[in-house]
Amino acid sequence: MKTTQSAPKKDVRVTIKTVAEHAGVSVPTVSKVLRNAYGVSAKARSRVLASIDQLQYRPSASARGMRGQTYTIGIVMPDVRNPFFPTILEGVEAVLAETPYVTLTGIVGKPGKVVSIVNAMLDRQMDGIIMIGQRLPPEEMKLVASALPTVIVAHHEPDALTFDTVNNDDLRGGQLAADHLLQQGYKNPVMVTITRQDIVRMDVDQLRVEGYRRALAAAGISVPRVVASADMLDDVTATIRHLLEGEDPPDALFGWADYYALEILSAVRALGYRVPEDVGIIGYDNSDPCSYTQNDLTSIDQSGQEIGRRAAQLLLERIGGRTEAVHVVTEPKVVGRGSTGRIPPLDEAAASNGAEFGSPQAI
Amino acid sequence: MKTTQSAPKKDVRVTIKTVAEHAGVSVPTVSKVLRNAYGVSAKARSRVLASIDQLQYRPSASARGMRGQTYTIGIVMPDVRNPFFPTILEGVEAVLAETPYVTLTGIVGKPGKVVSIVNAMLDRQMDGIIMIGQRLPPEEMKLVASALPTVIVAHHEPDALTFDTVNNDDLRGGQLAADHLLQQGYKNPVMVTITRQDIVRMDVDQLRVEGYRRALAAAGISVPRVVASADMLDDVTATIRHLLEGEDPPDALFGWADYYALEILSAVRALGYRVPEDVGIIGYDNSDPCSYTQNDLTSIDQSGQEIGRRAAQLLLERIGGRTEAVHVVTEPKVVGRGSTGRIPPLDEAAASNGAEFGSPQAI
DNA sequence: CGATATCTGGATAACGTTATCCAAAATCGA
DNA sequence: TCGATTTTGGATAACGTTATCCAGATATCG
Repeated sequence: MKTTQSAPKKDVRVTIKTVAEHAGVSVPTVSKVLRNAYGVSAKARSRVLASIDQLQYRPSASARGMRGQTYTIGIVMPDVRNPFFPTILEGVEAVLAETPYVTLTGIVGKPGKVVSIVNAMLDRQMDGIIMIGQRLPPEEMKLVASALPTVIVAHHEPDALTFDTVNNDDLRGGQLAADHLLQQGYKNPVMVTITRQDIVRMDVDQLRVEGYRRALAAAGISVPRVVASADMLDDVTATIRHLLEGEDPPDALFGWADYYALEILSAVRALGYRVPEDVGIIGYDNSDPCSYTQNDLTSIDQSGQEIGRRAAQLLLERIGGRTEAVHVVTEPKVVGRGSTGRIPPLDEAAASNGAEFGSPQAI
Repeated sequence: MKTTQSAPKKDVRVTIKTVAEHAGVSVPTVSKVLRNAYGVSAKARSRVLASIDQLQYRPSASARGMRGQTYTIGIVMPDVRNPFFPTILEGVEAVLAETPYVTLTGIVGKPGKVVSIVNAMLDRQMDGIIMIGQRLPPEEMKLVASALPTVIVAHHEPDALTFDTVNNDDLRGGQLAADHLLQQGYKNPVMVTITRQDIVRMDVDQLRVEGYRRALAAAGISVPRVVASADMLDDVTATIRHLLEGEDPPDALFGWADYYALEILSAVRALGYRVPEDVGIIGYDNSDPCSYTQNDLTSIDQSGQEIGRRAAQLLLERIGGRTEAVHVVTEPKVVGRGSTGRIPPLDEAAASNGAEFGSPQAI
């Protein structure tokens, strides 16, 4: 046994070296065990594992990062206020739970911070990135995706070669929303979407607008109306007031996302209009608050869980070596609730669970 | 000028060495500039900074982690659904924006994952941790706090020596809620709090309960009622149904937190009761959704922004070397809205902004 | 049974940064 | 002007891990 003089170990930090000495093997051998690498006998492996367990050893991600992987996946989230995002995260975690990977989330408060967050993730040698509803300018994006495996959620770019995307079929979702409103008897809907400084043509909101427009045009409404507003309650309220008290007031409103539709709902009620009798409202995402009685919001479901799972799977595949791009699109569906019900089904059992509608019409 | 033979640089990666060569100085000198360390002339410094800028150099956090700091602060968040947390994060970011520190958030989905997230942060050599509404078992906590600077938000432990805490005065907040309900004419309130497997005596929910109990007892209500329920809509609804359809139904409900009170609101309305006429509802946190017309929820404000700022400041101080513990407590206040208004002030200007009430009574 | 292939374990050299020194240069004080 | 002090810049040695070898041991095959 190779017992060194046992110098006065000044620090108690357990490193791979401590483990190696304890197990009576070399440092590289322990490393191989840690990485499930080839070249260790079952006997040696179990001895090492025992030592690791006994010494409570945990490898340093910093040191690992200098040569190999950090087993860290970065998630970039635009904000924490959108109630749809948690569901995506759940899906991601469900897949990653079985793996040695850990996720750390960068929360983009102010727009423009995306770059610095992504850079921070690069600096920290993360093994991959999942970006939710965010995209960098094309040049930066290319740089990032070439630097590490990247999956983007909620941004359509089916021709992208260097990264994967996972999306709901937002064009179709927009159509479903429009068709549902018409089907419920509304004649004069307006879609309310978000104003953004960094409009990217293929972002989800744009596609929902496009789907909405096509469906209404197909139904004979020549000039489908769409307005934009910042996503703060005050701005939304001002916009809605302008619409409802202006000329040709709409009888239905389509909010581009749930958290947004909830603000619309607030504004409509604040102005004294009844939902759904005076104004019908439909959102997008079918997030948790939709089913609260006070909201009772019809919405387009896009299964965040599945989107999250697919994103995580794709990222693992990329980390595993895949280089061809994969672009996943999931199917949306309408979940009807009181906000488009004309007669509010407050006392029906269906109220809290929502009722599914079939797809009214293909493109 | 010390120009090496310029070997076929096989990789384009810009390291501290590249910068040093480019600026014509040694590697340690560049390092000093990066850390604002003593021992570099203004001239050398500016030359190095120019090179950094020109080469677009970014230091590797992994390499840094092996010797010095990683300039990374870990935030541990219980979940992303509570609308109060984003406000805390805003406060934290506001302080950290001026510094070289980056925050990465670990989102604890399932309870019990806290340990693995904190471990992941330790493994990644983070410089400090802010834990929100979470705490490890005392032994683990001691270990973590001795390993790196730690600040805990939303957990009271004024005697803790190894970490700082930032809290609202939840005892007082509980009293304010109770007093407000009485003041509005409600006679028979019930507090609805959350069931937890890991009840810690000094956690915020417990203190709110205690404050609520004391205030009611002081007002002559001998046995203040408190019930607990899991924080899922279905469970809350069942609990509320049980209360309102049972013996001695309450005329007011105090939800331990806003996101919870919103579920209570949903349940109460689903059962056909009017708010605030039949049942008054008050929450805690004064988060964004409170001001939505459909919620119009009275709540106890605890200024998440300030809590976040203080937490970040304390952590920076600890990273800077402070070792004595500091425990900050902020003052709560009532923000009255329609849900406890008896007459819902839907058309008043006060509806969306809420009206502040003075502190009804000291302890 | 000898030659060859496979398996196992370790020696060695990075990875990119910072901490700790130390020597030379510049500044200061009398 | 000369020694004493301060400032500056760099040489050197880590930090904890993994990748790339290579040699010895073991298994396989004709």
